[in-house]
Amino acid sequence: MVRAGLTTARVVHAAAELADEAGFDRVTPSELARRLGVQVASLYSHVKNAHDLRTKVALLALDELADRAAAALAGRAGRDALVAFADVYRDYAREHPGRYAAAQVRLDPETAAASAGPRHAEMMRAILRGYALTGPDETHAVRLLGSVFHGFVSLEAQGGFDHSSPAAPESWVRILAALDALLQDWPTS
Amino acid sequence: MVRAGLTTARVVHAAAELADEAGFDRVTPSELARRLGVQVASLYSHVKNAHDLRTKVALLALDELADRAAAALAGRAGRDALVAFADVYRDYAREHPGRYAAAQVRLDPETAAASAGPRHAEMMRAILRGYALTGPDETHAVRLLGSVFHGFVSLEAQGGFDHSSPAAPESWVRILAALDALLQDWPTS
DNA sequence: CCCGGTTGCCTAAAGCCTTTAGGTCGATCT
DNA sequence: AGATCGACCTAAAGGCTTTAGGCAACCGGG
Repeated sequence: MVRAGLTTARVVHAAAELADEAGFDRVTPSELARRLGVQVASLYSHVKNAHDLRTKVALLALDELADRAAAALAGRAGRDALVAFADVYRDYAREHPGRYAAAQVRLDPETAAASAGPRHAEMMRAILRGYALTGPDETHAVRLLGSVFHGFVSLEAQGGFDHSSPAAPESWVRILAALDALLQDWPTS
Repeated sequence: MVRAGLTTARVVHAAAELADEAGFDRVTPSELARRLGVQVASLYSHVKNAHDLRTKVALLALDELADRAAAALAGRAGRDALVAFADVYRDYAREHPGRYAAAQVRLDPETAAASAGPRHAEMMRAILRGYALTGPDETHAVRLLGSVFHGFVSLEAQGGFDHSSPAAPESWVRILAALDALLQDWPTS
């Protein structure tokens, strides 16, 4: 019997590839075992159950996304930082649709707190330091940015912009320009 | 044998309630049959398969949402229309989380075209008539609005705003005010 | 009123998926 | 070399989806 050399990390990575190629909802123990040339039950040494498998893919995706974002932010500020950060999101979702979908699963509070989620929020706050927002306005703006990035990217992934012109990338550029303008001149209550 | 009086409409409606109570991913023929007090196979007279069932729930949700939005828009313009429309989205997602989740499933192109999806886009364009946007800028703005509404609502549903203050509703109000300001003063390229 | 057709709902069964229990054998450390 | 750990296996229970085929309740026409 030749061992396949599985580890939890390898299993999760293979699951992430499966997600990107076949869709996140096809990430199941049986499909994954088939790909790895392994019996289904063997996976249960590395993963608690099907849900745990998907959660681990989600955590992987959040980590990768945060790493990319951190790299993109280095040495940038203001509008440059905003655009670079936003492009990381969009590019990641296009390169890795399954992982991006995984990153949207609802995590239970403790798992979420231990995930890279907080890093994402922290980076958005860092971007806003390039604008003159204070107090709760900063939080509102963080939430607006999160909503726009996530909303646009997931609508685009769903094909929501496919049947109208101009093409999605142009809207993306113009929307980021509009957000930049809005952040520079944020309306006070 | 007493007949249960199933029809496709009743089956789909029960599925929508199941989605709201248990989550959209629990909308399965077996769970639904259990609720309806009916044998699983009986559902297959009204629905092609599990995927078809979920698609029909999605179409129901899109319809309901479009109906509510149309009612909210009647007699309103400008900022009033923007806020009313946005609140319809948010309220619907909070009242009917399962249906709202259903409305996010990717539909194949022909189903999407026959759905209430185009009505939604049309209504957003109508809102923008209260602002001075022309040509492609109107499309960009439609996409921005769609992204913000969908993004905020789904992040909120995911619990993304639970562990920071101020509370989500306050951000919602401020974000809508910011969008209104942005639309009044949309940056030209 | 009853009789035939339609169809709503059933039982049965095949085939897949998830999960657990328990065993074997390869790798590693002493 | 022997003991131990753990990676992977086989076996089996139980749930889900889907199809095939049957009965009986409703509906319109005689």
